[in-house]
Amino acid sequence: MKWHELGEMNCPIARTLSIFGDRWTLLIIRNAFMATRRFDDFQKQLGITRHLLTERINRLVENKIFEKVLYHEAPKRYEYKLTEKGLALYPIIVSMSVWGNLWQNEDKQFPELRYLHKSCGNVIQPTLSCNCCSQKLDARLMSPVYFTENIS
Amino acid sequence: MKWHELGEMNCPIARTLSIFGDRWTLLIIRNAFMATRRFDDFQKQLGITRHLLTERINRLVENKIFEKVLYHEAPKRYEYKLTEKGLALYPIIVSMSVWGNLWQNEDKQFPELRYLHKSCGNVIQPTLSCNCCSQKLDARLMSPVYFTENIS
DNA sequence: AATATTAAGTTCCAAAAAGGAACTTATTCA
DNA sequence: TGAATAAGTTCCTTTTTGGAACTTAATATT
Repeated sequence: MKWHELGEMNCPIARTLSIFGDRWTLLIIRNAFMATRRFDDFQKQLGITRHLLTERINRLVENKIFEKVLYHEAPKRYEYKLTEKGLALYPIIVSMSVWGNLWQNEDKQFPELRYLHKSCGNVIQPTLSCNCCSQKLDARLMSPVYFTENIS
Repeated sequence: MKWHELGEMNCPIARTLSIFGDRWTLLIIRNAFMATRRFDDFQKQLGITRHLLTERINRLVENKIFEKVLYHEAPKRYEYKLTEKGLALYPIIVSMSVWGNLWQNEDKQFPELRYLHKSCGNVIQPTLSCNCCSQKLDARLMSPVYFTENIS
């Protein structure tokens, strides 16, 4: 399988990785969730090379994850805002955060990242749950099934 | 920031990406969740080149995401099983799946992936929720805060 | 009025990573 | 005896990434 074919696979995980399966893209998104909007700010915060950042941002705009918004005429300057599609990446970012926090900090050498949930006021553990019975999801109790609308 | 430094950052998302921020690693994990265990099976299913697969599997073993289990003596043959740490990646995999299913299928050209939850018997939407109040999490209502145990 | 700074890229070249195909090694199967 | 299997390894080419300097059109500073 060649890399550019990933985006055309039936598997939705493969299609997601066709955009985010690289070193930088999810870190750019992470910073966008922390309110970063502009080219130079992304560049300084991440330390990514400028032409890679250009390429990545363009890809995110093409994929409608970033919206390019003009904020200054002459010279034209744009900022990059997460679209609804981009905001929908939040569970991926948070799941990575929760995992890294729990499993990539064996010697407790890093500060722990906690999440305060403003709606209920508590420090919580973001959890992937069933929207029907609210139980925490367990791989062994899940059956992924492809569903095709037009079965002839 | 250089790539190998990612694993040493305070940010748990960066530490997670230091393992999974590439083309193949999460696809290998996906297949492991679908019960693939052996080198040649991963290779055939994914179409990854053999030496990249070698390198990726070794990294997953080093990081204790895969456990290397001898299943045949002379010649020694091993299979690779997800550890508890590896199984804990399920929310990341599922979040990517849910997102790709919803947002990377604009023309409905791909089959929809649905999840049957065996515990409650329903086709469900895996959702990132608060473990305290069970509400679906929204980025705007979350405050990430670093917590350091020993504040002098 | 001349100079420096800012913002968002672009260009060029070197270094690292990935891709492709064939080869290896020790069995076991037909 | 010859072919197949499983799990890699080797060699070489192509692609991607990294690093630093350059560009352009304002705007701010001395």
